[in-house]
Amino acid sequence: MSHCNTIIDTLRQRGYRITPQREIVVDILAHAGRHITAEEIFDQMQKRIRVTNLSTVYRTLDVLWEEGFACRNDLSEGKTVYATHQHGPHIHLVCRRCDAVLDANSQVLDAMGEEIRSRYGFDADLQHLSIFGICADCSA
Amino acid sequence: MSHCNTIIDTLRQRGYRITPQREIVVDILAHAGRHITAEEIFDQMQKRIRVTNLSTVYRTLDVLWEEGFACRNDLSEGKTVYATHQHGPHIHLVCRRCDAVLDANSQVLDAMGEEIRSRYGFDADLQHLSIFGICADCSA
DNA sequence: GGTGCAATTGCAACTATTTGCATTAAGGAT
DNA sequence: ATCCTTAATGCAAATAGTTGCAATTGCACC
Repeated sequence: MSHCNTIIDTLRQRGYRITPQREIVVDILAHAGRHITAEEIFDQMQKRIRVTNLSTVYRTLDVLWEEGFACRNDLSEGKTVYATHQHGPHIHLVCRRCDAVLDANSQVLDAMGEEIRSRYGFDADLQHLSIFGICADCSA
Repeated sequence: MSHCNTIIDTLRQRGYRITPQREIVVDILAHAGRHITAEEIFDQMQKRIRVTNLSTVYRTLDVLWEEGFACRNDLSEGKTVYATHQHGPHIHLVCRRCDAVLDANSQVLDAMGEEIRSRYGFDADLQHLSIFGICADCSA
């Protein structure tokens, strides 16, 4: 079963209604394989369904984010980007000066997630963390 | 010397021009002692200066953020909040379900910052990290 | 297969933030 | 103190994202 069927089925089990619009958004997001904006999803969506609306895209992305199927990232480029967790866990190191985005892994992340869980009972989503700072080039 | 004089002087040294508007924004932000929105800063600012503009506030906050004097946080409440680092380092644990924000400290943060610096040469700003997830109440 | 009700949609209006551009003014040189 | 350069401002228009509401439609129940 594909990743997007899993998402759709789980949403249905949780009491959400599955509309064609939602299926299309999930499909586009799950197959994007990269970070994508709401606008891009809307553009692709319009090729598949006659009448639809940007706010439906935003609302669906909200649901996916609340339910833990998508991550949203403000990479400080003026737009928010979204991805499914399929895209793989990593940290975005976003430079405040040049806006460059460096993808990183951190072995410390798991330890931090565990610490947060044990101390605060908070289930942190560390799949796509954005961390701001100054990149090597800019601090040189 | 107060914190906001330090900021102003450093900005001047770095080649920024110090306008009354900038001084006021820095002063309000440095003395807020909490997270504050651009709109709140603008409201307070209007009590001190006749003619001014919201976009000036946004532009000044951008500079302060780029130069490392302020942090910006999207707490997913529809507005972005700002603070100086004076406010003290901590993590915001933001619940995706109920939007509750829990402030936390993490001993693991320093280790992570060090790891990121040594592996990627990236100077991460971990003073005010926002981490999304599900809070203890909502996961119960 | 038909019915009912509440969730979801499309639309339009609204809020938050950014940007282009003409004007103003900071601050280094004189 | 005045001049000059160019960064910063104010304004208005644009862009990103949200929200209220009437119309539509999924889907649970018969």
